[in-house]
This record gives sequence, C-alpha cells and structure tokens, in this order.
Amino acid sequence: MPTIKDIAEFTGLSTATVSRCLNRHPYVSREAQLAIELAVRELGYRPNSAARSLRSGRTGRVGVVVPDASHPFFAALVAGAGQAAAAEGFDLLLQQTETGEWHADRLLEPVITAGVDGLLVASELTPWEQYAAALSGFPVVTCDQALAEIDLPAVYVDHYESTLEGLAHLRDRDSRSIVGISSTSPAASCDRLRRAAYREFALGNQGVTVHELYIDADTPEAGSQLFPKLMALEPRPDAVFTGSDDIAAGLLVAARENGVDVPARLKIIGFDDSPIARVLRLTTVRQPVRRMGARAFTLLRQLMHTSPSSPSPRAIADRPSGVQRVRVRYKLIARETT
Amino acid sequence: MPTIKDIAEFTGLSTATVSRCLNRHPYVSREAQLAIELAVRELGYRPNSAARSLRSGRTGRVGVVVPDASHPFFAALVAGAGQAAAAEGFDLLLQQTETGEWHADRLLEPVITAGVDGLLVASELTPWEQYAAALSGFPVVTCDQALAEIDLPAVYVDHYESTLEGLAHLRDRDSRSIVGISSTSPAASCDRLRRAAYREFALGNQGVTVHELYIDADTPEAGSQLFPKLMALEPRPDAVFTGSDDIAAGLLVAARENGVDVPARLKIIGFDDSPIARVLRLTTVRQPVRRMGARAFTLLRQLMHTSPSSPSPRAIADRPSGVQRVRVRYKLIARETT
DNA sequence: CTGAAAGCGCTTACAG
DNA sequence: CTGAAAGCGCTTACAG
Repeated sequence: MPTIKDIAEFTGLSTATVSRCLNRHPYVSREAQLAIELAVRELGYRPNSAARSLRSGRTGRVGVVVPDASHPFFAALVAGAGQAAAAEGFDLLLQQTETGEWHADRLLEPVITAGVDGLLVASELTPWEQYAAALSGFPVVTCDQALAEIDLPAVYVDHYESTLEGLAHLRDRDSRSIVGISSTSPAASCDRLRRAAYREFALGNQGVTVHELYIDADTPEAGSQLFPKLMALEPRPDAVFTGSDDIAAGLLVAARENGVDVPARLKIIGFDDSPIARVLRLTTVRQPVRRMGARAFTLLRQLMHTSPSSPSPRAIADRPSGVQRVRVRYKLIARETT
Repeated sequence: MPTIKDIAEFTGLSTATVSRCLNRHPYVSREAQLAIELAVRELGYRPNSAARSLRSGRTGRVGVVVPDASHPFFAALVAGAGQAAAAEGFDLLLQQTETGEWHADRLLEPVITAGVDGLLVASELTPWEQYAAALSGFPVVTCDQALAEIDLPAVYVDHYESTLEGLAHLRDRDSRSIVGISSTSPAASCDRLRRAAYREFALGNQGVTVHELYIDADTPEAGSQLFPKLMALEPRPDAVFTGSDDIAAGLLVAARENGVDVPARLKIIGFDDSPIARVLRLTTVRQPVRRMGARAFTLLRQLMHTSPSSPSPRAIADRPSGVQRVRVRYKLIARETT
C-alpha cells in the first residue's frame, strides 16, 4: 500500500503539503493540488485510518448499542442511524448487549479504547452508575427512555403517554375490562412506563379495569400462548393493550383459531406499526423508527462537534441545561382489531 | 487517558515489558505481571486501538456489507455474525449498500484504508470486476450465491435447489398451474436462480405450468397488490411460489379478504420461515439465517488466520483450490397454506 | 503557500 | 526474562 510519503516523492512535494491537500486545508496551490490528485490516482493511494486516528484523535466511527440487531425495532433503528451516518462519512460499529454475558467494561471498550467518536445507546444500561463515569464527557445519545430520564440526550417516543392514549382508544370503543401486557425482561425500560400508565389510567377511569399480565418474550408465539390465559380471566377481558405488534399478531391469530371474534368480543392494540401489523390490519401505535435512528445520529453528530476529545470543565458544567430531548411524535393507527 | 508509558513509569518497568504482558506474551515474570496488572487497574489504563492497529496492522474489526439492515433476513444475518464476532473479541462495522447512490470506492473504503481485518459480503457486488482487484488477497466471505459462483468463499442456501423442492411440493399437492414470483430488484441474486429453477421445473414436469410474475418490492403490501394480477391470469393459477414470507403473507391476507380459500383454491409457499410465517401458519422454506451469519464469521476468521496482511504469492495461487463453500441445509416446512 | 520535524501510542526485532 | 530504540502513517504547530 502506498503511503503519503510515496505521494510526496512522486510529486516532489513534502508530506505536509500532501496531507493538507488530502484534508482540504485551504492553503494549497492549484498546481500542488493537481499533481497530488494525479499521484493519488496513479499510485492508488488510500489514507491509513489507524494512523489518521492515532494522530488526530478522531476515528470517523460511531458505536451503536442495541440488545439484538435482529429485532424489528432495533433493526430499523440501526438501519436509520447507519444511513444517516454514511451520509456524513461515518461508519457504524455495532454492539449487541444480549449476546451472552455482558459487562460494562466490554460494552464500553470501543469507547474507552478510542475506537469510536460517539455512542448511540438503545439498550438499557443498568445500573447506570457502572457506566456513568466512563461515559461522562463523551458524546452519547440514547433512544432508551429510562436513560433519557437521567442526564442523557435522547430521541424517543413517550411510552407513558402513548400507552394512555391506546387505553383511551379502547375505552372509547366501549372496552371496560382491559388487559395491559408488559414484559418481564429487564432490558425493556418502556415496560416500566407502561405499567405506570396502566395504573394511572385505571385510577382516572371509573368503570374501566386494567388487569396486568406479564410475558417473557416479544414474539408472536408468546402472544399465541398468552391467549388461553387471557380467556381464563374473570371477568373475561374485552380488550388487550399488548405493547408489541408481534405479540398482538400471535394473539389475534389464536383468537381467530378459537372462534373469538376480533374486534367484536376482543379488541387488540399492537405497538410500532411493523409490517406484520399492516398485513394483519392491526390497530397499533406507530413509531417512525428509521427516522428516530437517523435523528439520533444527527443529534450525536452535533454533540461530537461541540465536545471534542477533552471537554473543558465549564462545558461539562453547562451540559445538563443544554441536554437535548427529542420526543418523537407517535400516532395511533386505528384499523380492524379495535 | 493513561498510556503504556504511564504504566511503565508506575511500575518501574519498560514499555516493552508492559506491552508484552498486555499481549499475553509468554516471557513475562510473575512479579512483573502482577505489578502491571495492579498499575492497569490503578490508573484505569486502556490500550489505544488506533495505535495498536497502526503498529500491528490488525484492527480487531470485521466489515459486514448488507443491502439493508432492517430487512428481516439481513437483520438476522448481521445479528448472528455480530454474536459470533463478539465471542472472539471482534467488532462489527456495518455498511448498507442501498443507502442512496453507491460506489465501489466508498463501499471498499474501510477495507482499503485498513479499517477492517476482513469482510462479510451479503450484498451482490455487481459488476464484480469493479471490486475484484481491491479485494484480491483480502479475507472475504460472502453470503450471496452469485458471488459464491465466482471465486469467493461462501455460506449460503441453494436457491435453485430449494426452489425446485418447493415447486415439487406444490406439484405433489396437485397444483398444475403454478405462479413463480421473482424480484426485479438488481440486488437480489437469488432471483436469477429462482427463475432458472422455474424454467427447469416446467421443462421436467409435463402437465404443470409455471407462469413467471415479477414484483418490485419484498413487502407484505407488494404481496397484497399482486393478488388481483394473479386472479386475472388465464388459466387461473392454483399455487404460488413467492420466494418471500412477507410477499406470501400479503398474498394470503388478500386472498382471504377476497374469499379465495387457501389452500383449497390457492396454495402459497413463502421463504425464510420468519416470525410472520409462523403466525400465519405459512408453508415456507426455512433458512437458519442467524446461524449462517455466525458460520460466515467463523469461516472469515479462518481466512484471516491463514492470510495475514501480506499474503505470499504462493498462498494466493493456492487459494482457488481451497475456497470453502458452505452450502447450508434448508428445510421445507409444510403448514396450512399448501 | 510550503517544508522540516516532532510526536500520537503502541509493537517488535535486536541485543543482552 | 528485560530494555533501548526504531518505526507504523499520519497531522500539525512552527518557521519560513
């Protein structure tokens, strides 16, 4: 591989001038520029990213931390962030937290070893204290609402508010005995907010009960398996807020197979508006996931600009007040299951 | 950030010894080791990955090239590869090819700038000639069958054979007028193989026709929109090989809405066995996608071992004969749509 | 506008 | 088993 030195020799210029030209520094003469461009093509020169990073302290890379890249929600988030990053010449470094056992150390390794310029965190980092020190002063944006409630810049849909709206929709369609599902998985911070919303809603709506049911996987199968439990409840529920299109889909199919009319005898609401919701004509709460990923990158990009490798104490002190929270608009899509 | 020099000063040893210890070089005394470990903890030392890469020529990173990380197939592939990579201490660098306009140059940038140690390619790289030169001698594994047919090590399901098996299944269930769907998208190399299988099957099976239909998106919506076209065909088809669970799902729902009995009057086969296929009880061809991703990484890992940064001419000459092709077993899952 | 030179933080023969 | 020293390929004040 040719180096900057080869270009310098080829053109008779110094490596300094070559470097400036490559980095679009203003003070380079027209002739020098042309000669260098020719040499670059001629020799097939490519800058060595490791050398560049070592010297400049920047990597041109951004880390993305998700529980599982194959889950539809996180896959879309990653795709959106990746697209936005590529548009600005950044590469994406992917980390999955639910890959076997996991330690704060290992998760943060790329950050601490100067492997990335910034971090996009969609996993819940619990307990936060373990991560806080290593991440302080480092550009981080989260898509996890629990982390948004700490000091972190965030892009997210409000799960508390959207759950309340979903429940209100069920009430308005004459549901009186609603089941609110939430996950027992510790990774899902939105579930805590949903549970809070279930209680708040029941308190504020006389004559409507919200029965809470827990589930341990966010898949259609889990939804199907939930159906008999649902039917065994007393009084028999007339509506379910699932918090997931996959669970809603499994439930819907099970209901139909068992001759339970949806929506007449059971109303079902999903969450996300993923392809499965559209095919099954599920009522659901739409999140613009791809755009959220892109927006998260944009926000991160901003932070990387303002806080270089060593932020001043003043900059750190100022941060809390300037922390950006982007609450993304969700939308209840009423279709044929309510 | 403390450096190796700080550790050397703290312990009174040389940077060489510290480096050896950190890299688990055998010749380090017990005392030195303990002192260094203490210092590392005490000072919170982390190796700088850029410096390490620059010096060693290795990055500890692997690139993954997919058309779109949010598509269920590629999402699962990435997740599997990422998990396997993480298990061996490698990070994943994600590249999406269908992100706006795309140039060979830009795609290969991480490779050429020594940004990764190896590449996993699931996108079709066409025309291959544009990429061949830059990639020659570099560890590459593909999951794209078209690339497997060139010189590249590969992990893939045989789309020709699996399509023939799907068609045979339809024939065995008394379908006589089959529609074979394929995508017009240039990114999907498997579609060419499917089309070849459609023709081959028709040739070998008197009394069975295979009508080819094209589609421009791999989504449930596209499947639904295909339904009227299907019904307008003469003679009316009695089965469809879709090549995609999403398309099959859209088609199935549209058929039911229009009162066409599946499977009695129309049989439908999907592909992949994604969650949507399981909920809808679709007959489909299962691919173990996550495992394919993991296997692709394992294979790549092997190549990275055998061909270091500068492979000998002999090693290159030997390669063609040793190129590994892992043909992964698929499985036809007969459910309720055939 | 340009060049000589220092140095980013490591690893690795080489010599002991 | 250990250390002194060179050097990986760049960027960036500094001096002209």
